Amino acid sequence: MKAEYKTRQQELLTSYLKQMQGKHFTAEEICSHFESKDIRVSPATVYRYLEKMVREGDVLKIFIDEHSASCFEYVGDKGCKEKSGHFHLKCEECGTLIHLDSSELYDMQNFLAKKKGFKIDAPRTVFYGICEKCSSRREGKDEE
Amino acid sequence: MKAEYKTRQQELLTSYLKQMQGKHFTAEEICSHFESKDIRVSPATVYRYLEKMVREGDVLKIFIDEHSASCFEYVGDKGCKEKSGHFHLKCEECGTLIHLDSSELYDMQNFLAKKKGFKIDAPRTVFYGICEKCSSRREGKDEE
DNA sequence: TTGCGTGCAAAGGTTTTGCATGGCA
DNA sequence: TGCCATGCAAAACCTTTGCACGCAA
Repeated sequence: MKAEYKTRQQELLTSYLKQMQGKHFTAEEICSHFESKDIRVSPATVYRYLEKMVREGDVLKIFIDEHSASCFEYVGDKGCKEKSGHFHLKCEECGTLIHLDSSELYDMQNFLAKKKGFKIDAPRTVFYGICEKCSSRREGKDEE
Repeated sequence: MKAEYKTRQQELLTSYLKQMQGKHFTAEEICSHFESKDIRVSPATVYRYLEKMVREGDVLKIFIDEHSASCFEYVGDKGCKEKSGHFHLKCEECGTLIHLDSSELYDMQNFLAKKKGFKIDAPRTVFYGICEKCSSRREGKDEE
């Protein structure tokens, strides 16, 4: 539909995305992935490509914090796109990024939409907090 | 209680924070504020001071996105601290940062805590989306 | 004098941009 | 030939850090 022709880099990047479906990755991780296979793909190219994909809605960009590189996620495949409304939970302790199906938060989204007139961009939104594992680990020790 | 003695810079910064209660500000805004009064306070000092305040829980640090400097918010005063559990809504169109009292989202927090074991750090969490004003402005035009 | 907060400047890391090159139509 | 993607390198931005100075006890 959109792209009839693809350059070598775009093919490489696209196949990488597909194989990373449902996972998170950074721009730098893409570069090293190819570097380890002796293929040079410059950061500029990666960022330019990702920017385009984000614009077209095939890739989500997730901003973590000011010390980490942004995470990306491929949601371009059919069936995957409907699922792309999920939220992310980020554990501030262990750093894990957890998927959260947004259907479970419909009430909240409706509340914000109806009462506050605010339409949430779910995948952009990251909930910070402490995950279950780290919680229980903390309870084991004394809290500080 | 904690600090008996304060340096000139710390007094300046503290009084700035108090007068900015309930508002958001960046480190750079603090610097320019003083610069406009011909008082030099270096970014390093501001960041070091804010970092301390964040550590002590008197200031919230809010990560906006990768293109904006972090926002800070003073919540150190009594009565203010209990309110500090609020969330933030960030409009991706006009950039406004909106306060949202967390009591309205207790259900969601409980849901996440009980079903997912995830304890949200509310003030760290920013909901991205489109605010009411920008929504209606959009509906006026055709959407694109 | 000692200790600590400060300013300055440089470094750090991610992301963007300018420019010249090269491939494909 | 002409267009567009690419690589390289430099820039941009926010934030942190090293170092030397100066003020207060």
